Amino acid sequence: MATSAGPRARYREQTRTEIKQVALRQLAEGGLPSIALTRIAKELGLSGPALYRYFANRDDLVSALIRDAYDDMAAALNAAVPAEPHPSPRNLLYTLARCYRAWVLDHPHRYLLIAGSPLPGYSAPPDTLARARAALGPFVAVFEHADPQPAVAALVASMTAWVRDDPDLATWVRGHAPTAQTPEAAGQAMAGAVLAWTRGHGAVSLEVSGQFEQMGHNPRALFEVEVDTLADIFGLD
Amino acid sequence: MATSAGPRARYREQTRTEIKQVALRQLAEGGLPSIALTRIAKELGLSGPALYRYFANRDDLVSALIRDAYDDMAAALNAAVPAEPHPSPRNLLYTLARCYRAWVLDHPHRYLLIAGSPLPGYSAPPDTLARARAALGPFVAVFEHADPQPAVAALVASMTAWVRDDPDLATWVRGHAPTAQTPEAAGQAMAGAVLAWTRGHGAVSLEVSGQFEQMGHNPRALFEVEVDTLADIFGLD
DNA sequence: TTGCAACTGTTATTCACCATAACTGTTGCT
DNA sequence: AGCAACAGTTATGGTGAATAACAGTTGCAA
Repeated sequence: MATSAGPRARYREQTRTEIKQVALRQLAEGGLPSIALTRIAKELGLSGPALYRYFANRDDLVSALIRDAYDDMAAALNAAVPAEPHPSPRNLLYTLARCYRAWVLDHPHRYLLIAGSPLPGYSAPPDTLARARAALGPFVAVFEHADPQPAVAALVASMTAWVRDDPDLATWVRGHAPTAQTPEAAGQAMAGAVLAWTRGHGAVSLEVSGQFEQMGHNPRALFEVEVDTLADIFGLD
Repeated sequence: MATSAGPRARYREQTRTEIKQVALRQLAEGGLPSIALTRIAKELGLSGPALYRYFANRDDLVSALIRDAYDDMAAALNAAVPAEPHPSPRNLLYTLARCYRAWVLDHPHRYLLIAGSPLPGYSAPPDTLARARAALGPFVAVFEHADPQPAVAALVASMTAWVRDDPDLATWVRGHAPTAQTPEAAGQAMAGAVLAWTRGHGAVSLEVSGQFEQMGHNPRALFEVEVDTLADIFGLD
C-alpha cells in the first residue's frame, strides 16, 4: 500500500498526523485562531520552523484539517447507507440525516471549520469541491425516486439546467442515482440533495455554534421537522 | 437628544464611528482576522494605543460591530413590515424573507460576523440575545394566525414548553403577536419564527459564504422554495 | 478667570506568532 | 562508501495586541 513507500515517507506521514492531532486539540480548545504553529511545535518538542518541513504554512495545515474533516464526514455518511437493508427512500433520508447531525455534534469544531465562513466571494479549491460532493453523494441517491410537489418545480428546473450544462456533474449524479438518466431526473435528485444540505446546515450550524444555547427548545425536534417535511415535499415513500 | 451630551462626548462618539467604519472596510476586504487595531490607527492618523481610549480591546470593537449589525438588520426588517398595507400572513412572510435575504446579500461580511462561528458552547452575552430577538420579532407576528401541519407538532410542543417556562419570552411573543395569549399559540408563533430563521440561515449563509460559487444553480430559487414550503407547512393564508 | 481633573494622545516596551535564511547533523539509497 | 535528500537547529525580521509611563489640551466648576 501507499504506507510502505520507504521508512522516511512513513515517518514523515506519522509526524504530519501528530501535528494535525495537536492542531485539532487547539482548534477544539480555542477555535480556529488559536491554532498556532509555534505552540504546536513546542508541544511536540520541536522548535518553531521545523513544522515548515511538514506544512508550507499555517493555511496549508488548516487546509489539511478541512480535507480530513470532509473525508471523515463523507466516510461516516457512506458507512451509514448499507446499515439499513432495503430502505425506503424516506427511511434512508432519516438515516443519513441523523448520521449527519450525529457527526456534526461529535465534531463541532471540525464542522465549523468546514462550513464556517471563508470570505464572501471565496471559491473553494477544486479538491475541496470534490470532497464536498463526496459527502453530498449519498443524499442524491435518496431523491432519485421521488414525486416532488409543485413548490419545488422552479428549483428542480434550475438544477436541471445546471446538470445539462455540466457533463461532469451529470455523470457524477448518475454514479449515485443510476436511474436518473435524464437531466430532469438528475436535476430532481440534485434539488433534493442540496435542499437536504441547506436545511441540515441551517438547523445544525446554529445549534453547534451555540445560537440556541440560551433557548429552551429542543434542537433535535427542530432538525426532525426539517427532515420530515423535506421528505414530504419530495413525496418520498 | 443623547447626541448633545457635551462637545467631548460628541467628538468621542464621532471617533468611535470612524474607527468602526475603517474596521468594517477591513472586514470586507479580508474577513474578521484582518481587522487590526494598529492598521486602523495608522489609517486614522493615530498611533496604536490611542484606539484603546475608544475600545477596551479588539474583541470589544468586534462586539460593537456585531451589535450594530444586529440593530441594522432588525431595523431593515421592521421597516419592511408597514410597507405592505394589509398583508396576508403569507405575503408578510414573503416580504420579510426577501428583506432578510436582501440585507444579507448587501452586507455579507456583517452577516457572517453575526451568524459566523463563535466557539461551540459559546453563549452570546444577554444584550446580543436581545438584539437577535429584535430581528426575529417581525417573524413571530407572521405565525400567530396559522394552521400548522401535524409534522411540526413536536416542535410546537417543545416551543410551547419553553414559553411556559420563560415568562419573559411569553410577554415578548405577545408583544409581537398580540393574539397569541395561550402558551400554545405563542409556541406555534415561535416555532414558525425559529424555523424561518434556521431555513433562511441555511440557504443564505451557504450562498454568502461562497459555497454555491462553483455551482450552476440559482440560489434565489432555493431560497424561495424554503420560504414557500414553510408557509405551506404552517398553512398560511 | 482660573485651575484642575478628565480626556486624548504620545513613545517605549513586552509578548506571541508567522515566516525565512543559513547552517548542521543524519540517513537511506545507489 | 559516499552523497543527496531530509529533518532539525539557531538567528532574524516583521506584524500585531496590549500595557505602562508620560505629556499636552480642554471643558467646566468654583
